[in-house]
Amino acid sequence: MDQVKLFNEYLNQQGLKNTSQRMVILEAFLASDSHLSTEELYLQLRADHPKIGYATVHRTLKLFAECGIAAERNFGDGQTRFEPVHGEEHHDHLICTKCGLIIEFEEPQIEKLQESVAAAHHFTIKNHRLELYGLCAACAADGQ
Amino acid sequence: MDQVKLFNEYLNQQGLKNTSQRMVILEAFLASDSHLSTEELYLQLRADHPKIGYATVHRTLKLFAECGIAAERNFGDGQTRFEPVHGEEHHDHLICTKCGLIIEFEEPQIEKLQESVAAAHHFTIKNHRLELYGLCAACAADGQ
DNA sequence: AAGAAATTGAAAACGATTTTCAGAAACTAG
DNA sequence: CTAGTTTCTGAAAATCGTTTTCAATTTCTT
Repeated sequence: MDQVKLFNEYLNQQGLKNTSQRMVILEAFLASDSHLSTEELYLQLRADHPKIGYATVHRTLKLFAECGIAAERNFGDGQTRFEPVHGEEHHDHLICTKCGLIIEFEEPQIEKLQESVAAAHHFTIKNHRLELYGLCAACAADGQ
Repeated sequence: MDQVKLFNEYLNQQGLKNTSQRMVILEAFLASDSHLSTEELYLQLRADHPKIGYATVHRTLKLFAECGIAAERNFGDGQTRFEPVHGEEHHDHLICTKCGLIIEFEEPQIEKLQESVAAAHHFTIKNHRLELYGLCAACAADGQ
């Protein structure tokens, strides 16, 4: 896992310490389905590591976001979600409002158009979010 | 104001009552700059209507959203914002992360591409959000 | 192995939002 | 137009997710 190395480097760089909790949380985070909330990861971890507290999970996820191995997302359900960042590629999301399914996609043409919109308004884009909400194939088929 | 009529119809339809507070809040909401949070609208109203409580403002904004004359927005600053919905046209936002400036834009080509992405994943889009975060011209010019 | 510094977990604090509740106002119906 | 029913209001309290506090513990020097 390259992410583990990255995280350890970040810890050193910042004068932070490498603790067993942080390693456990990092591994669980990388291994898990993405788009986890603090709550979800905390509950998942509790099975094997009942001693790890909610605050530690939360602080560690924030650390991941800080050092760039996680991205914070907010899909409007009132919870902040975190997903592992693997490479450089940006992606956006399709979200099923019925079953909660989240699909990631990339569409370079949309990114290009965003740049031209920004340019027209003399804006410099630092980042963006694009989320498409609706029904996935299964839910659309299923009554409604 | 057509919005006023719409709102009154909605109230009747739902067996809700038309109160003076609701009318005052609706007028202030429609007249104001858009993208107001509950807090902001509440403070603004307090000047002329010191008796109107925060809870009432909040409940009324939710009502607006319910009946379609307002849209809820969340730009990641931890506050829910509401903007008047005037017609059918959808728009997206450019947000300056330095000064908070919000610019609205429309880009039909992006919408089209979204549809094709959704189709590729057998998704039915109900709505979407696209937000471009960065620096406006003034803030970009201004040091950083 | 000892000391300085950072981390942990539990609980408390926080900020935004939502709910509660008793009194007030709005809409029936008579 | 008045009584009765229902909804609404405002203040305060409750809630929810998130963040901070603090004493005890652990990590990482040296």
